Amino acid sequence: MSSSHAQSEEVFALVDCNSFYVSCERAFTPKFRGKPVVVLSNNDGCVVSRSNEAKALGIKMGVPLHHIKDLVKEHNVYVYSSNYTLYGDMSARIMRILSEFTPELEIYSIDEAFLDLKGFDHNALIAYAENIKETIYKYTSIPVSLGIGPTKVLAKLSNKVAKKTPTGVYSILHESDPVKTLKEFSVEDIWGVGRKSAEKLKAKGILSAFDMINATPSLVREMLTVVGARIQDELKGKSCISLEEAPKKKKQIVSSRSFGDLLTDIEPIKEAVANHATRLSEKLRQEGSVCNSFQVFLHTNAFRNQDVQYHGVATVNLPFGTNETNLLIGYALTAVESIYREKLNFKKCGIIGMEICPHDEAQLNLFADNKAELFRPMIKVMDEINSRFGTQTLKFGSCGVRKHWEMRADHKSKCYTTRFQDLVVVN
DNA sequence: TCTGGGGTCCTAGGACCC
DNA sequence: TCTGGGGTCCTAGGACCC
Repeated sequence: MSSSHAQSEEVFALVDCNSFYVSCERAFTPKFRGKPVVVLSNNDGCVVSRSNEAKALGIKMGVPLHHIKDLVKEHNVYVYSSNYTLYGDMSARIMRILSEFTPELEIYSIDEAFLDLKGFDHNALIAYAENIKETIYKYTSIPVSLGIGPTKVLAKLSNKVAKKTPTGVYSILHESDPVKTLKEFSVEDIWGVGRKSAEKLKAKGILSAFDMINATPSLVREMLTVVGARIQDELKGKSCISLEEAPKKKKQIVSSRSFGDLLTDIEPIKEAVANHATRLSEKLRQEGSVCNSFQVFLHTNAFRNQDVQYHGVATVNLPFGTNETNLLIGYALTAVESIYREKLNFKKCGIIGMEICPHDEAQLNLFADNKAELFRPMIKVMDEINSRFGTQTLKFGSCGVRKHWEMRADHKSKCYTTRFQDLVVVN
């Protein structure tokens, strides 16, 4: 693999969309450009994306909406619920543009991609990066920043500098004084160093990225395991985290959500579980996979000190791999009954599909009647109807109608790019 | 008063086997 | 010089990411 090459030849770029969710909303409501805008998490709980104007007002990442109610009112901050249909489609457009600049592309998250720019003319790299940035803005109205470095960790760090640079591009490879840059970053700014690891490092006097480079390797390894050792090498310019071009096969698929309000009775909880089982089965079918086991969990709100706390988990080993909605709902409802406890205030439930494998490689079970085959044609018809007339047009009765448990989304924008009836009208 | 959802990787410890 | 040792598998929990 790449180990046969000199490590110094590696060049990575990290492309990161600026305030991605906010930028997606603004792309379709230009009147909010230059204004404070925030996007909320699921359930309209807390702030997950902020425009620069919102940041300037002191609105912090992750703050609950009601904490900033006065600020929102006073400064006319525009508030959106999350619209993942819109963000997912905008993301796909950006990734498609990037893939025209280089096929060696790793889609790292909804708003980030690593590019392998090894072999590009060193002197032309910065101009190339600026061209990428301008092209994306021209076609999508989404502003991005590019950070360039000899390793992914350093490209990530460079991107943080790029975010504060007028051109939106920065390369530590082209920096005349990289030590100065490295000293400006605290250890928790490093990709892969979280709160806990930062505490341990700081206790040993390792405060900046530069300090971490110069720390004793055995000490770093002892404190942060092999993960930390790898990060230290990457900081030194030795590439050990490679580009993952093919998306990895999912090992587990989760569908979970907090309830809009606390729940105590089992009936609405069972409805929520049935909906999660439905969602899991849909995700499995999209991947062409089945799961051979799953877990159902149900827990109380850990933030409520006055409540009795409980975290129930039930694991179900299926007699055969399946992605059939009705079968998964059936097993999931039995499982939730086994972990339900009376008189508690429940906050969240969910289902985790495990032992996932492609549908055509599913293990057959000699001793169990494989009922999955029987239901396949019915499920196929349901998928077709739901795809044509909208999700949830056809669903199982156990999923309920009134949805006492459903999350809040009071400020959602339209699906401008994926629904004909939501297309923007030009006067 | 309320604080999201969906993932991966690593380690430690127990069970079990030969 | 020696108290059995070495290996796998599974699970729970921690940490981190966006």
